[in-house]
Amino acid sequence: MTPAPGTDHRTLPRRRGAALNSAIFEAVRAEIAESGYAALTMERVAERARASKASLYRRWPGRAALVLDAAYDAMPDYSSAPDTGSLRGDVLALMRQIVLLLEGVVGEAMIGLLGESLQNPDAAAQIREFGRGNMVRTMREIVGRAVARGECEAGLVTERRLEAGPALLRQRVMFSGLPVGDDYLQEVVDDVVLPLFGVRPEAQPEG
Amino acid sequence: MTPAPGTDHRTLPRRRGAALNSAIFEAVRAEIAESGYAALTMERVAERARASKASLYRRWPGRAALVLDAAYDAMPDYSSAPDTGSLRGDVLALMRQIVLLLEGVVGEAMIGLLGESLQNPDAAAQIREFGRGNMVRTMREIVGRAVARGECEAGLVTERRLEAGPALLRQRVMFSGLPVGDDYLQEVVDDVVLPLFGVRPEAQPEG
DNA sequence: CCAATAGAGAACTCAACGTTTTCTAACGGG
DNA sequence: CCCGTTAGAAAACGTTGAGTTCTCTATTGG
Repeated sequence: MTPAPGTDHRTLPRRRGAALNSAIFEAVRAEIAESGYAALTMERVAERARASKASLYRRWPGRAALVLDAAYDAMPDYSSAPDTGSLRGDVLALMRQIVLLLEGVVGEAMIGLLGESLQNPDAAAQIREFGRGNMVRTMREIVGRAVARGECEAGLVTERRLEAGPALLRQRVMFSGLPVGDDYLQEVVDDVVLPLFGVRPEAQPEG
Repeated sequence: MTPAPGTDHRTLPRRRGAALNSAIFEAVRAEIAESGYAALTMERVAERARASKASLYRRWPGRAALVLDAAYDAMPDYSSAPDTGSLRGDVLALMRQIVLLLEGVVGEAMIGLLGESLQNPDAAAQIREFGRGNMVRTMREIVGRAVARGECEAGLVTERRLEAGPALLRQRVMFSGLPVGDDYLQEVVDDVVLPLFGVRPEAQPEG
């Protein structure tokens, strides 16, 4: 049973460190995209990444930690909030970014992880911070600029109002599962976000 | 190995039909309350309900269907929307109801089920309808009465505005996991819901 | 009172978990 | 450039829970 030359895995090139890590993350995301978080198994990930289960478990204590890292690895850089010159344009731009994220593998991973980690407060806290902090933080920045421009009054800016847009969006993508078209985003902005900050939608240019 | 008289299960009283059903639902909810949805196993449910796995599988195809039914079984009757005489009072009352539901076993079951059923559109649709329809429907009724009373203009009532309050609440309970005190509910109502419907909070009596 | 129904419990197969072992490629210090 | 150390691949293993099937019997409707 000597393997044919070149097919014995022990003679094949072997990845390590960051290269192996990336291959594993890629495999995790491919599995989630293909079959969803619930159907993801460590064995399939290992096989897909041509890695061994032992390597996975040396790096992560289990499925949840692995998927969380794989999701973080796929997160775009949020450092720059949109700056289109109008509150309407900025909010629309931000929402488009958020939707892209939530509708993909990252959103699917978040729901799955959350359901599995509710019992573990530390893990749940990590997952929460994952997407939430960024959204509201960016909203604050955007609205802050609108206040500076004189587009809206500082007195109208409260935590709940900053959260309203992102909350509607998350609910739409994660709970209702309905498609989020640009017309939907405009409804959220024009019916909810702008009125809450005292901005008349029709006075604003198309975002 | 003849069992002592009275301990042979085959001679014990045996439940059927609705009685057994209730015992199983109770066991499911107790397991979720104790260890969460993720840790729930059919074997533990069977043991806790003093039922057999075969009985479980005769009634439900799997964990998800069982838990969904157990959650429905725990749903209060939503037929009557609150009617306190003011929009503010009605919205606060509704939100208090919703929070009680989401913070308990039902909320935990919903997140777990959702995460596990994303890949199955039919199942996901069932879960969505579970809590969502009711909330917005009740909001519509409440706001409709406010319009009839002349408290707010009919033109301000849109789908997105009706969803905003429930969305914030759901986000708070399910994603942030932070406690929802009455002060939080009042912020949601006074900062977001009432302004969206053109009602001045300070003109309203305490709900 | 009897036949049909449905439940309890146990045994079973299968899949995935998480661990351990063996062998060896890749890397780094001298 | 060699050699010891580190870390990866594959395979095998014990364990747990899923879902099924079997036997025996309590319950029930006729």
